[in-house]
Amino acid sequence: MNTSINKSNKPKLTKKGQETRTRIIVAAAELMYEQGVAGTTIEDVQQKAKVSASQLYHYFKEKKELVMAVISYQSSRIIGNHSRYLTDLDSFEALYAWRNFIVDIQIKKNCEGGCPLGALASELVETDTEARSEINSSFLEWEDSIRNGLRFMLNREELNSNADPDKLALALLTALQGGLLLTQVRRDPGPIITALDTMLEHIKSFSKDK
Amino acid sequence: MNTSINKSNKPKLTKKGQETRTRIIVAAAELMYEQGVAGTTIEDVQQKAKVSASQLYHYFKEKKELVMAVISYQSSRIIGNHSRYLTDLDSFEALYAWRNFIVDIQIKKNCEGGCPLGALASELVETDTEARSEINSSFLEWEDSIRNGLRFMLNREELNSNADPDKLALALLTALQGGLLLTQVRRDPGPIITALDTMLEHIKSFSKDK
DNA sequence: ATTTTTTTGGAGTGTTAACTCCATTTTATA
DNA sequence: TATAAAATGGAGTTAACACTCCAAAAAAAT
Repeated sequence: MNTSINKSNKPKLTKKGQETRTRIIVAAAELMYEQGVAGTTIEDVQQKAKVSASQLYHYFKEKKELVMAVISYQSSRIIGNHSRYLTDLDSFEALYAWRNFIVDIQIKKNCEGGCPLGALASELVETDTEARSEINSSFLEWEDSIRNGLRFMLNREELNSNADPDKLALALLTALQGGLLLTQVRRDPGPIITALDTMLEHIKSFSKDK
Repeated sequence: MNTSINKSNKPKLTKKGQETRTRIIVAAAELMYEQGVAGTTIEDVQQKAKVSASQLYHYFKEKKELVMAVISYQSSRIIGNHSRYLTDLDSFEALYAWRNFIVDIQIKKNCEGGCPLGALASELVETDTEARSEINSSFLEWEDSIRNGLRFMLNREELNSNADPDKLALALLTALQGGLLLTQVRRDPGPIITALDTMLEHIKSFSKDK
């Protein structure tokens, strides 16, 4: 006899409330990206977002809930940015444009920070089941986006039928993650460049006209 | 006028002292692997290593120093284990034996934990310069070990002269790191298998007899 | 055997960080 | 305009954690 149809029992947010909530998430995301989740205190977030403790706990019942919001924020940012390059990949040039997008970000950031999702993944995967599950979904979505791009190339016969978009998409994503980690540790774009270029070269071996 | 020739002003350790110190490092390494560095308290380490607070601070002046010891412990463990497979790679079979070694560990561990060095890297890289530097050196050594293996194959003419051991070694290491991260997040050996196999297939394209 | 050095026990300290509480102001709704 | 709901300020609480201190036991050096 649940009279409440609403699944969530969250209080409604006013426009102002939404803005404050978003401000908190963005501040938390930046800080956690720079210092890690454990290295970011609620007080840090308060200061950066210019909110009081009661505000923060009004919108998020505990730190873990804020972390979950940060995960979904970072996920949608990444998926959004990358899908601009990955949707309807119509040529190898388009694939290389995606590569350049990734590499350029690293260079612009002096190779600091790594992948926002990868960093969260590594820190939380073994200690927070819920976080792992969310991050896993995000990676799957990301992989899917790459796979669809490759499938598009295959359908356009840029790639021959020996190319397996499932395997190649997953391999590309792993190369990307590993490349970003090494680039971050080395403070040199070399690893992400080599990782992506090697995979792209491999994909090129499935060119139709070869 | 420094009369002390010794670079380090560490007190000498007796055999018993060495054992205790090692016990602390091993306990800390396991805990930090399972729960992260920030997630591991000094008290956790004390209990696992069965030592008192004064013992721990007798051997390590602060937590950071213990972390550095853990980094070098994990590095030498990994380099040691992998070099058994990577030294004098005399065939593709040997390369696949290395692949199997990596994959089997993940399967045995139910895909939990990821890479001990990668996990430390990701957690510490942006907040601890000294740690980043150490971890970077370890990755370089690891990469070197892979490169030497590939060079050996090249010298034996298993690979043709189009193969670039520098690039391939780095690409392999990134694939390994990314593969382990995704495998850890997904709790499925798929990603590490696909990552390594795709890279190995690419390397095979440089076979002499092809 | 005696002195010095190393190792160990364990209680104690100061700080930090997550989270609470309640009053007040602002905004939505009837 | 009156009433309810949401948003905010900020001091306060509690627990955990890194680290200290001093005395005592064990081992090494002379």
